[in-house]
Amino acid sequence: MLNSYSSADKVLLAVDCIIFGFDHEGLKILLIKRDFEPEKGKWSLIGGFLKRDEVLDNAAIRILHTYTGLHDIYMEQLYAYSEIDRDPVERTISVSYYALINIENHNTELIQNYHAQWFSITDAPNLIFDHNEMVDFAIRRLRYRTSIKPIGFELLPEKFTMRQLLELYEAILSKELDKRNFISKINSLEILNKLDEKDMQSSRKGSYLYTFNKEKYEEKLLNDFVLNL
Amino acid sequence: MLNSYSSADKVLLAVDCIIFGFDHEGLKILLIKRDFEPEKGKWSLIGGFLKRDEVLDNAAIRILHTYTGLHDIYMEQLYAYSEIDRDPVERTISVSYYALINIENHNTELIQNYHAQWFSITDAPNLIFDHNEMVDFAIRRLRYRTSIKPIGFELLPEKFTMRQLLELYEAILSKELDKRNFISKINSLEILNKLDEKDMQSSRKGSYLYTFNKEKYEEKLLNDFVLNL
DNA sequence: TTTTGCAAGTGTAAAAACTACATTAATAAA
DNA sequence: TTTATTAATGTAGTTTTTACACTTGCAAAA
Repeated sequence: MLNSYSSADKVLLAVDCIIFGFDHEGLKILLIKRDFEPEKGKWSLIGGFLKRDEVLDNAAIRILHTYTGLHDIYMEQLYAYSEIDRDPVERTISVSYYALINIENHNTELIQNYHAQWFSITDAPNLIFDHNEMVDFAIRRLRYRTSIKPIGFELLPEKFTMRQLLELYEAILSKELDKRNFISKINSLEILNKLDEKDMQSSRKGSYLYTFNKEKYEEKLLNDFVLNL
Repeated sequence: MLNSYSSADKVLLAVDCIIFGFDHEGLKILLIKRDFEPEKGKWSLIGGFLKRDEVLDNAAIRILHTYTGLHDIYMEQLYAYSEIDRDPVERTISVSYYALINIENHNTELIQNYHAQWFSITDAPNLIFDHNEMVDFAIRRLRYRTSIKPIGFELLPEKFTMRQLLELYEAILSKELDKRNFISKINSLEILNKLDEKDMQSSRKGSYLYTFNKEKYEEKLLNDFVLNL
């Protein structure tokens, strides 16, 4: 019966996290070599089970923290996966989340202990269960997000060059962008502070470093816009 | 432990459906007067519990069918709600879905038996639990969907006038649209068949009836576009 | 100290998209 | 046949977007 709580079936509820990072090589995801059955030794998203007294958002935060040591990370719920046999051991529904993290900030020791590893999104291994599908979904969502909210604060080091920002957008959208048009579009958002300092790694002339203007960035996060790149 | 299935907590998993319909009065949702405790007699979304051998999509389809008699309806998963006490009886996570239906097609008797009723989205009663939040989310998603996929096939009668289509978009986006610009933008999608037939209800001149070109409509459903109305 | 090489930085003109808007057309009812 | 009512239709002005190439500043090498 629809109105009967007592006769309804209970299920395991899991959370799986697609953790995005960005470095000079491009956009990456953090994967883990699974150390228990089933599928022991295969690559997988990091995940865990929801606890009785925990909301999904907090489960995702807890799991991320367990594997990376990070707090206060941007996460967003994506989708609930419920195929009957998606997990062969027991009926498990999994809710996916994605996180954006600065690849330099996480606890390296911790991720080594868990046999976790960063993989380029263009070059990631096959994953267990329906995790490939989850990653595809997350990439699509990340692309969409990029067109309505600013991005980068979570993924770039504090100081970065225009080129780095450009390359981040190119990696996410997986297409080349015109440098001049990109710069003027980004500038029109008014979320960047141009520093006097230059980064001299990349060229002899050196390129100006920028930081995000946190206040304006967060204001823009609240109010969606349309950004055609 | 993260890797232990046996010690993980199981929970009830519910599905709640935001069922959208459209008629001459505007955009509506189908609500039900709850006939069991808790919150008996209050208005609620249509919902039910996931069964052990059922995927979420099918649970949503089953629930929609139970209350409306309809099959083959466009539905889309939205979001998982997991606040600890969202359902006071027992820990229940609910996954929301939305459906688009032609308001004239459902089984009227059936919805009467269930004390279900259509409410204008601008004028709906307060709902139990977190169902108001679910409805808000669904409306936002419907608006977004409208900007990247064609809409109307699911919500309008087979033959409809341009004005009806315009009013549907206005109701969804909750803003006035310029008639001429709207028509040329819609026509540029090339998803409509203009019939020779006219609808004479609305005026002395009569207005042409259209149908959706199902093939092209479905082709557009697969490949997103950007439609600025 | 001069020259060389390298990526950074910068502006504009043409094309496309979008907006605002008012008159004529077709028909039924009086 | 006149009147009343809503449907149908096109364009000019503005804004946005796109495509594109040369100069600058610096460090390293000659």
